Amino acid sequence: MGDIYRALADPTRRALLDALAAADGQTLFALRNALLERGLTPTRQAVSQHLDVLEEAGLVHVRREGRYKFHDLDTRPLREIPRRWPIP
Amino acid sequence: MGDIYRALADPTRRALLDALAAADGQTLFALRNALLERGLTPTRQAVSQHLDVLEEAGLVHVRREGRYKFHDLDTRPLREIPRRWPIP
DNA sequence: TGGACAGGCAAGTAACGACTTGCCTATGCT
DNA sequence: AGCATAGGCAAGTCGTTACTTGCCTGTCCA
Repeated sequence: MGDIYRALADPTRRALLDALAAADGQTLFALRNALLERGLTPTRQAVSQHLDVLEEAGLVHVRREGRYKFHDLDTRPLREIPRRWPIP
Repeated sequence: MGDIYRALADPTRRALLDALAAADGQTLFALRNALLERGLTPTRQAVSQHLDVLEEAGLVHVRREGRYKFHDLDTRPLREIPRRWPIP
């Protein structure tokens, strides 16, 4: 499994997590549009590669249906953070 | 203020936070030794530069006493993470 | 007062990461 | 069947970042 810290390091990936937190189960194109509305201008491939990183980190899960690929947020890997450095 | 996500992205910096979570108020040399015991082999300057990044992110605070510089952990900036992406 | 110890500064290198570009595959609709 | 849509693959570019190297400053103590 990948590295959640590296996954969180990029602002575009954080915006993707934000978009998924607002609406789960979005496709690649829908997510790209969500980023465009937030002022970011990534290409489709850029979004795709970012989603790969998020998936490897276990923060996003993918389910395929026909020609669509839906993305779901999973924040559970983030539990490691407050467990590792307890927050008062 | 800097970026906590970028600060967390590097494994050496995370090891520094681990070392400070285990024992607060360590000097640069003490922290370097702590990393050496964890199998990392950073130079003094590398450690110094990592501490700068952590300080800019607000995760580490510094107090100077004579020729020593003590480093203290502050995990409060990490609160943003579970607030931004709620963890079930 | 001089030397050992703690740390600082700055320039250079090397590798990694984000992003693009071009082309390809697969599914659904008319 | 044919075209548009959703997505995939792979190589290449460019900027950032981690790390080194060399030298310098400041503090403490014998």
